Amino acid sequence: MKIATFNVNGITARLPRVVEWLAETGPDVVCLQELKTADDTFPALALQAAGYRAVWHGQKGFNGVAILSCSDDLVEVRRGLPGDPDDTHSRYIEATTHGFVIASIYLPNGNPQPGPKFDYKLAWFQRLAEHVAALFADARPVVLAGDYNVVATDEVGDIYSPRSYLKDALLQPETRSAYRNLLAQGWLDSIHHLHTGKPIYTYWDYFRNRFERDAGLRIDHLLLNGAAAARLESAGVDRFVRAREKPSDHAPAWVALRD
DNA sequence: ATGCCTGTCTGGGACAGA
Repeated sequence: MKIATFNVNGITARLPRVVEWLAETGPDVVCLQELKTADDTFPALALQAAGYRAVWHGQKGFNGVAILSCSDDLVEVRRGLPGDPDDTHSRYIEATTHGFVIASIYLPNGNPQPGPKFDYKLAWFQRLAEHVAALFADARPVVLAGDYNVVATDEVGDIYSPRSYLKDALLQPETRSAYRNLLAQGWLDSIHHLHTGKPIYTYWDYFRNRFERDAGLRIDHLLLNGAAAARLESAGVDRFVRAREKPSDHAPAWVALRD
C-alpha cells in the first residue's frame, strides 16, 4: 500500500506532470493540495482515465485539496475542519479507502507574520489538532498527509539553512510548537522517522536555483496513527518530479505500508 | 534585502504562495 502527498501548485497547469507520475510510480492513494481550481473544473475525467477515483474540495484560484484512490471503495467522510463556520478556505478533506482513513491537508502558510494570516494559521492548526485527536485512537490505520507549512526544526534534515527563513511563518516557535503538540497525540512523522538527520526535502523555491543547489525545505508530511505506523515499511520523496519541465515547487512524498 | 519565479484570474496588473 503506497500513499503519497503532492502539492501540485495548480492542478490545471500540473495535470500532465501528475498523470505521468501516477503512471510511473503507481501510488494506491494520493493526497493533492493547492488545486487552485473550482469544484466544477477539477479534472476528474482525466484522472479517472489514469485509473483513479477522486474526491475533492476545490476553490477558485486558491487552495483546494483532493484524495485519489485506485480503488472504487473511495468514500468522502468530511470536507473542511469543524470549529469555524466562517472559514471559507478549502484546506481539508477526509475519506476512507482500502480500509484506511486518509486526510489531505493544506495548512495555511501564515505569512506575513505577525499578523492576521499568522493568527489564522495557528487557529487552523488548533482546529486540526482537535479534530484528529479522535482519529488517532481509531482502530483503522489513519494517514494525515499534506503540506503542513511547518519546518519542524533548524536541522539539516528539515531545512538546508534557516538563515533566509528566520522571519518566515514556517519556522516560528509558535508554528513549531503547534506541530509538536500535534505529534504529541502520538502521530508518527514517517519521513523523519526513517530518514532522521538526512536532507530529504519536499519543497524548493522556484528562484535562485534553489532546486539545483538542493536548498530545500521539508514541509510535506505524512503522519501515521498507531495502526498505520505498525505497518510502515519505507518512505521517500520523488524528487525527480521536481526536476522536470514546468514542475510544481513541491515534490511528491510517500509512505509504503505492509498489506 | 528582496517573491528574484509561477499559477490564476483577469483583461495585463494584482495577488498569493513559502
